[in-house]
Amino acid sequence: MLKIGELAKRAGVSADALRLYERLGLIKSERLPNGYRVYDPQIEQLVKLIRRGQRLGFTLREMADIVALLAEGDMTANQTAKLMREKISEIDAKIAELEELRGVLTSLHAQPCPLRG
Amino acid sequence: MLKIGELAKRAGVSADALRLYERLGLIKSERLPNGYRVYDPQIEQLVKLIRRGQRLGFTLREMADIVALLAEGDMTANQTAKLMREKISEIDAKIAELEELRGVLTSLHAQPCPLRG
DNA sequence: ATACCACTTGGACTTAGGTCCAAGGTCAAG
DNA sequence: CTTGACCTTGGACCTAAGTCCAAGTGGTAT
Repeated sequence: MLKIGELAKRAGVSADALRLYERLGLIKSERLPNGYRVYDPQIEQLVKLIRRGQRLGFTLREMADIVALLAEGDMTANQTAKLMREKISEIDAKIAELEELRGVLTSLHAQPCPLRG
Repeated sequence: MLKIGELAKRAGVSADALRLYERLGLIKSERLPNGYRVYDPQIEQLVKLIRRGQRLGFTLREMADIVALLAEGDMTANQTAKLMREKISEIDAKIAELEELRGVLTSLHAQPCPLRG
């Protein structure tokens, strides 16, 4: 069990950010008798996942959905599986768009420019 | 040459957003004698490119770099080619991260959860 | 006891990327 | 010559995702 400063350091985010993620329901903490937050070391991976999602254009609210899916035990339950498939589709769409964007750039590498001006 | 409302409609953004993009140097306009902005119809594609980039987690400042690359005539010039390669690397990194994220989700589809709790 | 560092809360402030609004100019139609 | 749609600028406001700060508590080292 880590205190907030230690988790912040390991996960590469600020303690303030961790408290914010908690208020938004993305992560949970327990409390020591003195009120200090403590975290399961696994939470580090969860926080890194949240950051990864953010860098890819997902909002914290969207990542909250994904985190909820991961916390759900019963992945085969209808509701859960449906949301899961939706999120995977969103990811696939983003991959496709990135590949398109990549294509736009590479096709111009060493070629005259159509958007000049 | 389109006026701002027409471009906004075609590109699927607000006129306010177009004025903002202009202030940030992402797009340019000419002016009619009465002061109205007018745009080359090609700008529609540029605006759509900007939006695509944003959805994928690039900031407007980052998209400004990419837009500048596209406006550069000489893609083979050393500086330009270097920045271009950098941007393509960034895109590749994002694609890789998305695929990882996708893997995390799919591997849990119909499996017990390691981040339960 | 004193210093010092990590932690708590609440609230103010910041940046990005907008939206909304007021006050006014332009122009075509009736 | 007024009405209506569209344009201009400037400034206020908004949400997301934080950061920063003040005032106070906890725990440890000297």
